[in-house]
Amino acid sequence: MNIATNLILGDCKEELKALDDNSIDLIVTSPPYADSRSKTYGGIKPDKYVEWFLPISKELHRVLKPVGTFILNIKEKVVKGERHTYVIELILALRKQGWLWTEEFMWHKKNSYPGKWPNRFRDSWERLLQFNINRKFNMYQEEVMVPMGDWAKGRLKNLSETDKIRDTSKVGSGFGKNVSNWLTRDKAYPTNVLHKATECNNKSHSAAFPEWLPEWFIKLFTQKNDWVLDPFSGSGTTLHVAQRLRRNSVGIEILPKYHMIAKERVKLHQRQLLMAA
Amino acid sequence: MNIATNLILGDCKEELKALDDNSIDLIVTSPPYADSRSKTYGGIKPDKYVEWFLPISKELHRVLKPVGTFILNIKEKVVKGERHTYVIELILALRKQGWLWTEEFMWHKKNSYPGKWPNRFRDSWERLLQFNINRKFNMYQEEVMVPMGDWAKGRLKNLSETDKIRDTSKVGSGFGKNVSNWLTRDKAYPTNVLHKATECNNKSHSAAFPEWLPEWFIKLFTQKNDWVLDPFSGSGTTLHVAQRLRRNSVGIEILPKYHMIAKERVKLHQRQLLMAA
DNA sequence: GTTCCGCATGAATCGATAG
DNA sequence: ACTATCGATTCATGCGGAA
Repeated sequence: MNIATNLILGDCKEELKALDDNSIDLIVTSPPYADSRSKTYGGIKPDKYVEWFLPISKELHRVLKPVGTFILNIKEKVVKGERHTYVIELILALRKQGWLWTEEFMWHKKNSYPGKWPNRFRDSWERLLQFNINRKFNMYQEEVMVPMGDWAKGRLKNLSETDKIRDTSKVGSGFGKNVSNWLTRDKAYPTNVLHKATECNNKSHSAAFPEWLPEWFIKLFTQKNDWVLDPFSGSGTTLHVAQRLRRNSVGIEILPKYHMIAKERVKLHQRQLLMAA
Repeated sequence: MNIATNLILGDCKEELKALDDNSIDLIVTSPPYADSRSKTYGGIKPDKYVEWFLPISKELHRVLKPVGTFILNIKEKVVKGERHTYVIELILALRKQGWLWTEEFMWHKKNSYPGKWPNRFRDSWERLLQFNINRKFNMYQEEVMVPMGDWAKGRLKNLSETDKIRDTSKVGSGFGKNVSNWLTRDKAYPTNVLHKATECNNKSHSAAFPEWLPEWFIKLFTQKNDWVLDPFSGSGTTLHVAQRLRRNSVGIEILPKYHMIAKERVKLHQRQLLMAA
């Protein structure tokens, strides 16, 4: 089956209107943060952020299937020595709009920006907010299982015999039995913390959105031939990954420069597929 | 100088009134989460959590010095498949009450028990919210520096033996100065993510509040002989650590059972000090 | 071919300086 | 007063040239 990878040049607030209702399985995106990228996105003021985002999320709600998921990568900036509240206000506003705030994953960044300040440490994490339309949504947990390695060594080996016995009796037959099951396995389910690095390429453009990020969520929330949407696709990282994983995808980007880069990436991949065939 | 470690049995909403204005340097606490400890605090319903907390935080604001800090360890529970919003609503409400939301530290839990749910992974992090009264507050960053990893390794590796010898002779006073410089460089400032384990090693009750947690913040935000307050002191972990670090402390606990445990810990420590003297 | 080292570079933050 | 710009700052990462 052919995989579609559609790139649209324009403002997602408008371009989303062309997409069908209930047509997308996963939305994963990293919108411009407040006040950043001011030259390209017009620099949304923190106080106006929620107001700016809501019309867009309304369209996202419309195009997402009831069993679909919306992943939002975002982090509030510091304003006058305080964390600004626009992100948590956005969560409340999205719930009012009909979204369920299912989970908040955390991206623990291995390599955070350097610097030293008198009253603050380096910011080393970002939010990965999960929203859904329905309490029942598609999730394929086995697809993101991780090698047991360190985790098993660190945790389970430290379980003393008394611990095992105590916990076993506490839960009846459940827990102790499970522990022995875990010990024999070589893969474990991950947690809601993603401890990974940003990609800092020397290349032409910066990749604040590393490939592992959309990849993890695409595997977790979609199957092959499903549809993935990134309304702020930038240089097309999400689409590139979707294409590689055999998912259909739609990307919208307002800046011609990034749009062109994304198009090149898609074309390159298609040519590679032809060569291989 | 003598260190005071005062334990009060009662509801902190009432007992806090007995404390003086501007008398506390650091508040660090882990309040009962919504719906938990239902027998002791009447099981605060998630929807009533903010309403319940505000009268207490008002007193906390009164007793805290303008240069002091308030650390709140909390995490929202899942209700009907969603993360409940009482924590982020609490942040907004505390700001309205006059608190500055300076920072959100993240406790990334190294170990959490295995488990599996159909639509959610193991929850592996908690919020450590930092509130202040003033943009200028006391912070002693050097006290929580951590051993440096790759950076120090790289730098030290670059020092050849001849370099070391040359520099030493240049300074003229033996090893001293140069080595100590490198030793201080051996430590780095931490980030706003605390990647640490829960304490599951010991004792009667499961310690949801591990000792390293108050210890880290006590070192970071107070000096010796300062005053530390924990309005939900439980079995007295915060006070125990404060006592060990030579800080004065006040703890309030509503449940006689925990109050007694805390008292015993304090007494034990005092006896140990006497023996040592 | 390898491994190793140098170096540029970030969704950062503060405070000072300038309009 | 309020905003815009700029320099300095205790990092991990991947690339490219050197050995």
